[in-house]
Amino acid sequence: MTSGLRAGPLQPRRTAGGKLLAVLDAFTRDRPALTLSEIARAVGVPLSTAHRLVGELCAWGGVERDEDGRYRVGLRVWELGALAPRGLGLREAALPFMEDLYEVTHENVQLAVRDGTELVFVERIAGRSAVGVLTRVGGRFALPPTGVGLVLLAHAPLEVQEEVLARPPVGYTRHTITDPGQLRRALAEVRRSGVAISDRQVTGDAVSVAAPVEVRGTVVAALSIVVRGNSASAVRPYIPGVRAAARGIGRTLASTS
Amino acid sequence: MTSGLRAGPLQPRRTAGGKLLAVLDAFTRDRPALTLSEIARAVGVPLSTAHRLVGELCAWGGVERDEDGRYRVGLRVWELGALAPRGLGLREAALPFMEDLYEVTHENVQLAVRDGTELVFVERIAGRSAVGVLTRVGGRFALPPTGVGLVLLAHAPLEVQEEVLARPPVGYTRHTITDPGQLRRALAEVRRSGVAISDRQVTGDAVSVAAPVEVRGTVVAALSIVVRGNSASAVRPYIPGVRAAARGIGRTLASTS
DNA sequence: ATCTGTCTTCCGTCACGTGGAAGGGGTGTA
DNA sequence: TACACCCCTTCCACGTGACGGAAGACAGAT
Repeated sequence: MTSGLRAGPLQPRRTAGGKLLAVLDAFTRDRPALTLSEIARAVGVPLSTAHRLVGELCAWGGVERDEDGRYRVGLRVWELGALAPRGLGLREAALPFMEDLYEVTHENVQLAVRDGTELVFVERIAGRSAVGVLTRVGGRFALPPTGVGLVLLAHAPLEVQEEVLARPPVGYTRHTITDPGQLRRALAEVRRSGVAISDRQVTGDAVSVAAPVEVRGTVVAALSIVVRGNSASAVRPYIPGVRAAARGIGRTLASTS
Repeated sequence: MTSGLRAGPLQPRRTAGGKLLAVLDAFTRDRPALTLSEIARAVGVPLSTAHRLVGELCAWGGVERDEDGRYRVGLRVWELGALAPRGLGLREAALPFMEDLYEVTHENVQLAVRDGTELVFVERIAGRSAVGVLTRVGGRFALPPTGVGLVLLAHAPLEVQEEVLARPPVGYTRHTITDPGQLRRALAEVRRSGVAISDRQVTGDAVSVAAPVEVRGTVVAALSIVVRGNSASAVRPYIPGVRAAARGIGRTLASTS
């Protein structure tokens, strides 16, 4: 109601609703295999209920039983996930460009999208000599400290930006920007220059540069290179390359959707 | 009850149960974007019901709305799918080996798992000069005619084999094996030799060779190379390579699980 | 033998999902 | 302007099917 009419309703219902979905939520990167009791505890329902819920998901293919009798996310979910335009579709469009970039730089190349006030890594090519990375494909992370996150946040709807700015960012290192005003200026600079540089904001020895992937004027993802270093100059040579690759991905997406 | 006691119950419930899952099932590779009315029609519920169901999934992240107002599979599903051991986990373990294989051969390299009486392609590296392939990552296909399918079927539980053999296989080309007896012999040969060769059984100009990926004695996936050709001899030089790569994947999986 | 942890099945109750009906927009045809 | 036909959205009384307590089976540990 605020301004645009493009966003239809159909988001209000914030109740979890189906407990089936809550069961799926019980599986996380840290706990990808659960027993029935663990699921029941995580979801907060009696065992008998969990038993039926898991039974349904099992029959559907959403969860599977491994050889130890524990439950894991099933192939059906992966298969459905492959239909997500921001998942596999994006990955397939981006991979060739990411490989080219890796070929030239032999550094970590990352692709991420925004989900709410967080980011999700969709693909990564990790150089063995490159700096160690914290997250994995499919993993989530905070927006502000990362290069990809700065790009995604800078081009996010204002309400999302305000929501992130309202909460004080976590300080991972002494270089992490935690002051809202400073972060606001950094975002403006990202919009102006078209790239974001994160200088040791996540780990003390890594710098990254990120560029937006645009489709018809909308930023749908961000591409970055992460290198070992202790100043923004470490990534400066890579700026044109990252920018060009991000543009290439955007063009590919625009032509295939 | 037939023989083993390892497989617990918890599969009987064959009713779809939650309609939420039916909504997700409405999305397919052919129709990855649907309007609310299309979903309602596909699921077989009135619009108002579909509206609520989609609303729940939307709030959860299972479906998203694209700029045209149509619904698509959401990032949350992709993210969950990344936890599926037979999805992304398998892919990550296999990709280096597949890349090596591609480096040497520059032919199509495919990785697939069995789901019931079908196979699902988990990853593919497609050579541009290579033969055109029908399916995509995340796609399903019948077991019998493909190389990967023969491997997966040959090592599947007997009941699955019988189920497949009971139905007459579709004849894609005049080389497709459709006689149950002949297929039975082919499967025995696959078990004996450790590889499967599919000679023009899917398309008239392609031959493939596949090898099983084993983890602790269980076949969890199959790896294959598809080349243009008109006889089994076209793939014979690749047999050792495919076999070695498949073994390597299995070893990697065994050490990381 | 007992206890503590798994998982499985059954069944009576009542919350909650269901879907009919009504309303609001947009676009195309007369 | 009026009508027709799509889309989508909201509301609410009804009755079905999900819920979870209780009881039992099984395995391993003390």
